[in-house]
Amino acid sequence: MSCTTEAKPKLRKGLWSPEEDDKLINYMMKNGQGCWSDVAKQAGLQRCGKSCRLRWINYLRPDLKRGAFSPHEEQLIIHLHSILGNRWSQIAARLPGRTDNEIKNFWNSCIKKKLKHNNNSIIKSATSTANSTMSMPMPAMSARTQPLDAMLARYQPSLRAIENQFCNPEVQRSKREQNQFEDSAANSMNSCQLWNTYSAQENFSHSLRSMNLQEPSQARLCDQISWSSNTQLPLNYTTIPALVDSEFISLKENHNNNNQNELMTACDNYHESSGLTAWSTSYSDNTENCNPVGNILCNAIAQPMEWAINEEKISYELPQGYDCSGINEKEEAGAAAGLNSLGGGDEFEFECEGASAVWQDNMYDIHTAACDLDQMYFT
DNA sequence: AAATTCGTCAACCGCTCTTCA
DNA sequence: GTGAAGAGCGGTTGACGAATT
Repeated sequence: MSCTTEAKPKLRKGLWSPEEDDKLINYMMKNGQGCWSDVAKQAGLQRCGKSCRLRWINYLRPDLKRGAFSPHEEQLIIHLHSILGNRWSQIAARLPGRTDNEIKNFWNSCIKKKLKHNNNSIIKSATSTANSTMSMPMPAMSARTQPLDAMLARYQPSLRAIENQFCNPEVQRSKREQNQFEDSAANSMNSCQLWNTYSAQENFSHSLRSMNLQEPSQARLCDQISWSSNTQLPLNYTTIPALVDSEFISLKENHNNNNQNELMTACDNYHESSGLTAWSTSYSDNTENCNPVGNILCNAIAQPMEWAINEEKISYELPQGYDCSGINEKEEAGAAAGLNSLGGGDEFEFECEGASAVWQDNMYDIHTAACDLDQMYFT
């Protein structure tokens, strides 16, 4: 090391030497974390505070776990990434002993590749399955392959009308509020949440256009729903009609209830045992008080647009082979009790050809659900 | 055995956010 | 209200070892 000038020491860059590590460790153990630029000076390091901070946080901190990621950690990262996207620090906050940098590297070097590989396998398996004789009723292919342009053509007039009528450009959520809500959602293993219209710029048709559409065969499990232009939306085509429609209703009802500040949540209930995914959405006037309306259960593939609004009650149809008796009972019970929604904690069971999944909504009252049948075929 | 490619990961860079005077 | 400084974040780079040619 040759940087010894007192007046204006040239700051070192690059890899840390063991001596530098020792200095930083000793200082931190004695003094704890303070102003990082002071740490650098007082520990006698020719490094900038930023470099010291990074070295401590990512490498020297005593509570770091290090070593290979366990399968459980890997699953957790994939799940959290589906909720939080590339917000590595937030993901790291939920994996004790792991750093954002470590997770980011792990994601970029390992998980990304694995997911890509898995998707390729899924495509192959889906292709071979499609070519073989199917005993299971396949959903209509037109709904599975509808191009985005056709979707937009179909929905945009309604969406524009909604935007003009209901979107409130005054509603802005602070970053802090947003983070708080994201935290609460990410802490629940069975939910993800994203954002709806906060400004005129983030309106529905805009959101729809910004979707990163994927063919159904390439859709990942536990996909993320987002209506924000800031976040990618790797949904498959088949989930869009139900989600868009549910949002349509949500807005209408929302407006009728004079509830202007809308927050959309989406619970991702993916069940490893069956490969079924159920979606639910709800909204609220703030993060605490969900205000569900309607009780809509629809199928995203087989009946993408067939269900209808019958005043207060929404009719729905599930495709042949699905047992929705649980849903019926709940809905009927709710209707008999004069309720127009199902409450948090309600449970439904989806069944098809022996595969089943229990969907329990733990966090939010249920507004809309769409059972993503693609997962049935691809798992 | 040497050259090249690939994968991993520590560290840097540039930006945004927060805090404080 | 404003600007400066520090903190934090995510994208990117580059060093280095392993694998491959």
